[in-house]
Amino acid sequence: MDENASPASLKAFEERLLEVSENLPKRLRQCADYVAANRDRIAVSTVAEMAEGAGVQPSALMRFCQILGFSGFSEMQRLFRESYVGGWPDYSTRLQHLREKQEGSPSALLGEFVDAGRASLESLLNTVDPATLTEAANLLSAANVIHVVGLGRSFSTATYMAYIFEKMEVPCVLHTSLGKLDNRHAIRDGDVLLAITFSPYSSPTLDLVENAAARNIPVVAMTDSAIGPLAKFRPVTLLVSEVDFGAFRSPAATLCLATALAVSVGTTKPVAV
Amino acid sequence: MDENASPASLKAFEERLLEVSENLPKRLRQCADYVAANRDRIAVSTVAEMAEGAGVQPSALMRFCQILGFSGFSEMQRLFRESYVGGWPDYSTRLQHLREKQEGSPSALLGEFVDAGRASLESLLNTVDPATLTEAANLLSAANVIHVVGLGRSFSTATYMAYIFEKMEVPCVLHTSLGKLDNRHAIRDGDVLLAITFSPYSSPTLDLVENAAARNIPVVAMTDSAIGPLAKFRPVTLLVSEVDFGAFRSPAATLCLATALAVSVGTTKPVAV
DNA sequence: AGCAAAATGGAATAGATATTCCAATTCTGA
DNA sequence: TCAGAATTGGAATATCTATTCCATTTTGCT
Repeated sequence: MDENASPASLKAFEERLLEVSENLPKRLRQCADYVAANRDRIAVSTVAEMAEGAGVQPSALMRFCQILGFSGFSEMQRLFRESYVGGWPDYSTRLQHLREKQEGSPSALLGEFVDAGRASLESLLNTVDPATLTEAANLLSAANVIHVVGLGRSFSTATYMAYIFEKMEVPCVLHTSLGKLDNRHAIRDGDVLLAITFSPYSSPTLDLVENAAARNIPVVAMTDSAIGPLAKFRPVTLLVSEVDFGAFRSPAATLCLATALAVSVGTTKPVAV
Repeated sequence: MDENASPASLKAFEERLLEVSENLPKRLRQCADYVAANRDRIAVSTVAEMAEGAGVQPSALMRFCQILGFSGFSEMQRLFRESYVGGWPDYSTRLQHLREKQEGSPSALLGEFVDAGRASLESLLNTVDPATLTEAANLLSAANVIHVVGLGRSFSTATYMAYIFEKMEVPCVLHTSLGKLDNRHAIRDGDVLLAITFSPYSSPTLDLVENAAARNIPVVAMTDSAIGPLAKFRPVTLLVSEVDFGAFRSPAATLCLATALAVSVGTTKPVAV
């Protein structure tokens, strides 16, 4: 391909982007990343908007366009405007499009899960009581060490929370049941147990909660039923109900709650003494 | 509806257009007809272009916009541009404000993450190309064994996919880097590597992909940029973009895509021979 | 460390584009 | 047909956007 010609098609643009993005200085890399992740906005944005999105000066974005081979932003934009097939009327029609593809096709499934996810997120605001959430956050903030346990379906949530806690420098232990070692004695006075479990509830999780409760270790629970097997230990309970599609659920709402809780704890956590 | 207010949604625009188009003089009728038939061009055209298309003077089109209730063409265009990219322009600044104002009560934070999640899910319908998704599903379905790798932030997604695969009896190995053992030789001809990585990309994941690519093992990637460090291996790429809060995101969209993909593979997997 | 080259930020400028205004034209109704 | 109102065309202007330029900072090299 001619190094100096401006890309004449989206495909050419794509290639040039890849080719160019090998080694770029910092700001130009930001441009490349942002542009790559927001190709669909190029057609409808101004340089200033794109530049702000990428976190650079408009002039940097201009230079970037020139590196790609365009005379400037306008020329690049023209490419996208011309190949803009118009189109996305709104969310529900887009979804419908996806669903209309033959039943069971991957994209039809994606449509279903997206829809289920959005519904779950919406109901999350109803099922989670703000006061309880605050209570949970405070309890966890006050803990010496937060012990996170979640197995099976809930393991991914547990690992995500552990990830955020660690990144935010909140002391945290993830109980994984690796090698069936359960480390229950790592939970000390002053610590708090955060248990995540959904039907079917995994017994190692329940055991750990039972043990902790017996020792008066406070427990925060993320679960799907107020009358589940955890209920008798009277934990601070955050209820999540995922709308399921077929036999499977995407844990969108659970992770959203988990993230909000973890970030809350991380931002209110007093600096270690 | 207020006769003088500018339509705030595509739906309102639609209604106003219908309502207004009852009796219009010649030139304005041309505007109405052309606009109605080319709604999708509004976002990416100039007044001059639209006017030429409708066969009228720019000023006529301006008048038409004003009759619809907009202050001018720009305001009408803004409606279309915004509804095209989805309504989350400066979400990250919103979060920043929230943080600065110490208004970060846990439930306020939850609200923000729910919003972000819903927006991310919606944009997922744009960033994931149905054909590519199908290709990925087929590739994975045909694999002898699916090797899943995702570390750091992506680990939770990886574990969730591994969970679903196992439940659906799809042969799968989760690469955890536990003990820094990387088990790359467990990946054999006929297998497929599913790599999940988001900025900042973790190097063990990249290493594994590089190694696999060198051995012509097909790679499916879930990532956030078409020009990320994975790009040079030319994997089948599924793009997901989530808005972040500082370094954190609620991975709602990622998990939704992961679930859809895993379930697709699970349901189309040919019975083992 | 010290120099040269590369990269960057930001303000100044050039260029497009939207918008307004008013004179010219076309309708409407007696 | 004619007066008056509505409509229209097009040029003038205001506003917004892209682009350039250069002083300053950063990077890479010896």
